[in-house]
Amino acid sequence: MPALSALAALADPTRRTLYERLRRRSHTVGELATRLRVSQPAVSQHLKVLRDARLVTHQAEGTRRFYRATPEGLAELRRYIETLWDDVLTAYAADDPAPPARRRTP
Amino acid sequence: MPALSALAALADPTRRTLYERLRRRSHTVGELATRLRVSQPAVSQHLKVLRDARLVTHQAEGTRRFYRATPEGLAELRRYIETLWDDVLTAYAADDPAPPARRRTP
DNA sequence: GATATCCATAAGTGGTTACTTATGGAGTAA
DNA sequence: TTACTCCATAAGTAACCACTTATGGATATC
Repeated sequence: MPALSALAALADPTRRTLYERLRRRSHTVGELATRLRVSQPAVSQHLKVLRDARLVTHQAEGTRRFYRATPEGLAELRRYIETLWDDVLTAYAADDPAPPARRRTP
Repeated sequence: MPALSALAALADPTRRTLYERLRRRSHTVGELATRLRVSQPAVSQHLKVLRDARLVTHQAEGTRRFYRATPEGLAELRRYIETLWDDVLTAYAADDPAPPARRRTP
């Protein structure tokens, strides 16, 4: 199984909010920090986690850094979920609600 | 946006391992505990989180409880990821690598 | 009955982590 | 240069969480 750091990255509500803001267009760190109820360093730290999970990339322009979502990390997560989904659906379709009546080993 | 407790539930490596074991067929708590390197109470606690996220259900049979994956929680997570994916791809196709040259407000 | 198995919950603990404030480097404008 | 903006990093802290052991209820077996 892949590293799936994207899963842990998106599990945090604040980071998920950040990512959702970045999924359509780019934002600077300052823009993100003023809208969220956390400090600028907190935003920078979250963005680093999102970067490490390859969910976002950034681009410097002067002193500002424009962050935006990138498909890489999300594609990996999407493939993983899809694999699970196929397996679960298949097993569910087989539908063995009564498990094999294994008794405990004496 | 939905609650997405499934995201947090699957973010933990141990819980992910548990879920991956349950995605094809049912297992008792004891079976899971003996294979994983954690105690039985730890497994029970993890299963509760997976249950609350509607990723698994259980079925009592005597003193044993058979756990198995259920599509509900995963379907919700899958829809969420798919929404993100569409948005990211669309924005990425639009491809505005050079952000609008906004200058700082004086 | 007595005893053993299976499991959930309670309670406690160490490690992680999401925050804070403080600080400084890099770039811009006067 | 000086002064200002933007941002990343350092350091510290409080809250959370994934684990542990202890325990007891429910069921099965003797």
